[in-house]
Amino acid sequence: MEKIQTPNQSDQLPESGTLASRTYESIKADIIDGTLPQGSKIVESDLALKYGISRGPLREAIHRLEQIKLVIRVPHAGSRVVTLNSKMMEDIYTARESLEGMASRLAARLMPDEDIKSLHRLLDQHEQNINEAEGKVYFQHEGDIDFHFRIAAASQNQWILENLNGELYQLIRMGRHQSGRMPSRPAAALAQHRQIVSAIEQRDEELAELLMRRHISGAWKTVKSILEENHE
Amino acid sequence: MEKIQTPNQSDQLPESGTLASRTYESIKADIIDGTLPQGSKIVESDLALKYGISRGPLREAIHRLEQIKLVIRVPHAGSRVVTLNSKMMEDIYTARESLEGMASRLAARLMPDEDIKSLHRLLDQHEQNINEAEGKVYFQHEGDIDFHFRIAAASQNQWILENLNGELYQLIRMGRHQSGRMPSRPAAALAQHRQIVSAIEQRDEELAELLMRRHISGAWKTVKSILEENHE
DNA sequence: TAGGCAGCAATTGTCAACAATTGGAATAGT
DNA sequence: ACTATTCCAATTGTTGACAATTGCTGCCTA
Repeated sequence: MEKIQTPNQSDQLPESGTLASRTYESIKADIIDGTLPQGSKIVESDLALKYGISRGPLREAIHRLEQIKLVIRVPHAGSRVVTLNSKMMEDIYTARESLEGMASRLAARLMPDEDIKSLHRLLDQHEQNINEAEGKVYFQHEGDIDFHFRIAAASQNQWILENLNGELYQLIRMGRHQSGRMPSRPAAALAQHRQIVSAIEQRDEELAELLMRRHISGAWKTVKSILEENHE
Repeated sequence: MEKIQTPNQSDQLPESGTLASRTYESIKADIIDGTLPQGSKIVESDLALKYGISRGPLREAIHRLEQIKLVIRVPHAGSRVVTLNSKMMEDIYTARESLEGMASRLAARLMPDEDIKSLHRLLDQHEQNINEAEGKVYFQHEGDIDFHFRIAAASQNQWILENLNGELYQLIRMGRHQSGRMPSRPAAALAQHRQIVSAIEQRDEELAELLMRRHISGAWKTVKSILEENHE
């Protein structure tokens, strides 16, 4: 399978950086893919032993995980992996709708033509993946996040980019991984993506924002129904 | 002067909590009011000595300050107080416009009638303060933030509330404190606030969002012009 | 048996010493 | 005088021991 040019978008767990950084990335990955289950208690000394480091850097890693809301910590009592409930997911999708809508508007204003062309090519690849049906859902989701990431980056708004990429997308990834099934009609999503790019291409800020908000709002409705049927 | 019922909205620096927490609040206050100037280098051992604690909790405090973007840290090199430039402030105001617009929409949907009444009373107090002209600009600004805080809280969206209150408002406070002058025509702002509450009262989500976005967008234009004339 | 109190084990918070890295000062070479 | 290099001091990263807090266990009492 052809490797998609996905430039290490902030997810890296290499041998470089401080111990705290690497451990942070490791634990983050473990939480997102469920190796550390939701709601499980996190004991500093245990994890320190498990990762072969001392409690100092490990504590720093946990604090950072707390900031991106993957971990909940109560002073003197300990920390647990967050448990995603429906309300929290709704909050996240709503915030995302707001921020990505704005990002889309800004992208329509600021994205260079060259990057728009590149976006088109990305969507072409996604279309191939869907048709071949061989791109497993996993890649479809990474592709989806890649698309949204590019819009966020094109906004040239650092705050929005960091919060989407650093926090919201992680929680959404986690939600998808854990709720088992995840492919929410990729063909429909692709069509909407194309609409959005088209609006950006025409520099129609209003429309770009509107379409993105509708797209995400729709995604939430799908996720919500999945959550509900999973829970009954 | 009558004390306004402003319920300790998350700004507390008491004698309670862990050392790291208290130190975090102290340093945060020092940064916001300029005691620690923008761009100044932060040396862990110095600050630890100054606050009479060891480097452990102090490091935790700094990490937390980094997360809310009051401090910039580069591994192995050290940390500095952030320097607010125009681009960063624009990013912040844009993100704020997006999130508070959404919060306003949600408030129109969800805010209890009783709370709306309370909001009216708050604005009445603000009006008094303005007329008496005795409410110094300081209180006007705290009042302004209080208003926006209540809208955010009324959204019942935890993510939006935390990000506005924990991060964006702090940076805006900092910007105001440091740029010296700050009163941006409080009467006009009050009128807009009343419009927004009115839209919320009528449960007009669309209008509530629109007005809030216009309000914040206008505020940014004012701030921007102040920044520009300050810098020349 | 239910409720509360005391003491204890487990866990987090804090500290001070040690290791590793960086940026710059002093030095040498052209 | 200017640039490159080597070394050193200052600073951050990491560690393991110690202190403080929690909440549980088991006993006591009504």
